Amino acid sequence: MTSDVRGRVGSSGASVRHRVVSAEEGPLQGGSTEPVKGTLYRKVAADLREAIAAGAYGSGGRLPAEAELAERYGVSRGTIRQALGALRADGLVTSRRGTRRVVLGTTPVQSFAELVSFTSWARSLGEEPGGRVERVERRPADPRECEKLRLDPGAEVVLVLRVRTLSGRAVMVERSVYPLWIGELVARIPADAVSHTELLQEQGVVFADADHTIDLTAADADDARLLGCEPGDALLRERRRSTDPGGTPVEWSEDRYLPGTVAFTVHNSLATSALARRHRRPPRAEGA
Amino acid sequence: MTSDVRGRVGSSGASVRHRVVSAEEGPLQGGSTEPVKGTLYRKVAADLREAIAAGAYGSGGRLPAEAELAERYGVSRGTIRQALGALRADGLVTSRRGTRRVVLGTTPVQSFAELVSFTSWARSLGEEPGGRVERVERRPADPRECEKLRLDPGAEVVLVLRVRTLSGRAVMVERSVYPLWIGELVARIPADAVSHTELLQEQGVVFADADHTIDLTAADADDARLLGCEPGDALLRERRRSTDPGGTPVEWSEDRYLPGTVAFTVHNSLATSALARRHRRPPRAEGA
DNA sequence: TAGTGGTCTAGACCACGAT
DNA sequence: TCGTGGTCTAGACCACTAT
Repeated sequence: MTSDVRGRVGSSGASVRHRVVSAEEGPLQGGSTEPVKGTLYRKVAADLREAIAAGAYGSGGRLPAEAELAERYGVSRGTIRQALGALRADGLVTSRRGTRRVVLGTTPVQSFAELVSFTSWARSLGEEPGGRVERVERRPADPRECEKLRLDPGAEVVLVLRVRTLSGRAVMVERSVYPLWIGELVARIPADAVSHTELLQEQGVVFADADHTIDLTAADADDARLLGCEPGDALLRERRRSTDPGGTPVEWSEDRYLPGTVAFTVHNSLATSALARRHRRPPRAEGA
Repeated sequence: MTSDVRGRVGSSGASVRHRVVSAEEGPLQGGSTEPVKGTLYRKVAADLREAIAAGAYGSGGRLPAEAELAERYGVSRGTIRQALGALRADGLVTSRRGTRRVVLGTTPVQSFAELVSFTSWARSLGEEPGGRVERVERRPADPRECEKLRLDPGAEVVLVLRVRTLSGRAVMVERSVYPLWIGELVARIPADAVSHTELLQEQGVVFADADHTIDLTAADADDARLLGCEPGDALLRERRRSTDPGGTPVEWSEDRYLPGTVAFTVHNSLATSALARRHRRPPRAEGA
């Protein structure tokens, strides 16, 4: 019961996709795409992802046992488990005691960068990203900004308001607030630069974690003018706080999308639940 | 069932919250709340979560080194790393080589159940969940439903349309589609039952993984009538496909929320990126 | 009962950050 | 340089699923 592999891909067979990536072999890696960075388990994970995407196990099919994978790749079971853990977090496979892992879907997963940076997201779609800075302000942070950026009351921030375009079409208005030490870098960025995030990263600012809140809001005068809709129209809103690897907040942004241009997708499971549904108290205002 | 953890945390101080949970000590566990299920690393994780929520390390503060935690709890470093991995996935702490972990936030994390079940979510908020079944249909699945539920073309499904209320206020319209084997269970549920999900779980249906897509849509006639808004008004939409531990789809649901009643939050990081932003092609209709 | 993934241990070495 | 987390190994035992 070794080689089962249900959807055999090509005559070469699925087993070919499984390479031994031992240290002696050097930077070898499997597949026709980019070499994968350093660690063993990442290489294994990349190879498995590729095999799954190629349909080697079918949708709903079962993966080989951990022990078998360990032998195939010539690594320990622990390393295989690390690789499979990554696939599970991406929602590609299930896992439960007693049974082999099952392929859940073949959806390619976006990188973290594609989430934090509009530009790299657009590029990954083959769209031409664009942006126009509408306003830059330096001013004292309001209380919410202080909390989000973990600043002392009265500290100053830099606010940047931009329209973002996809192949020329305005789809989003972005209001980003930066702490001063980042804001000063941002202020030096040319007005016609496409990606602020990428330029910041070139200057050593690392985005490592982000919290996103997604809901709906009404367009204000700026939004309406920049997106070509009416004030009061509903927009899909994403508010995002990003931090660097040390946990220091580097950006607090509110992005408002024209309806129909974007959707957010999340995978979660019993083991990993990073998504939450948040209640918002009814306005419960006066008598209206 | 229970759940969580938050609540008061005595004045006993942080060091006390770290308990040795060695095997000899039996089912002991730390904290003033519910005992945590079986495994060691879950107990350790629960204890650390509690300590963080109590502010034992402050927001932005640093956790003890892995080696020290291992000694305190009397477990191996691997087990500590498993526990810390869970906290990292929840967005509670960062981690990077060379430095101790940093506390990112103290936001309590929702369980998976609170995401898949409106009822258990509402209860966790202290709100009174309610629902009224508006329509139940058994009919052939359309192509999209076949794909989502992984059914053969022409297979039948059960559709349930319900209004969901929070303390009496209608906030959401839910359209759930079930494969027949589940739908038959659903059809036997009394019309006034509050939670379909919980009843299904009592009958052995396990929800283990879910994919969520969040965007914006316009209210149709049903929505408008049930939510008390106008047709065409914007609603926050969540579409969700849930699967059981074997990877078999058990539910495909579309939930439409009145604006201002709910927001979705997600945490992701360089290591774990379960959130994605999805493009929707412009209608690119006729000549407009 | 046999096979599978889940948990846990004990140790090793390395890459990185702070000092 | 030293402490820290990241990776990897080799083995053990257990809980669960399928047969």
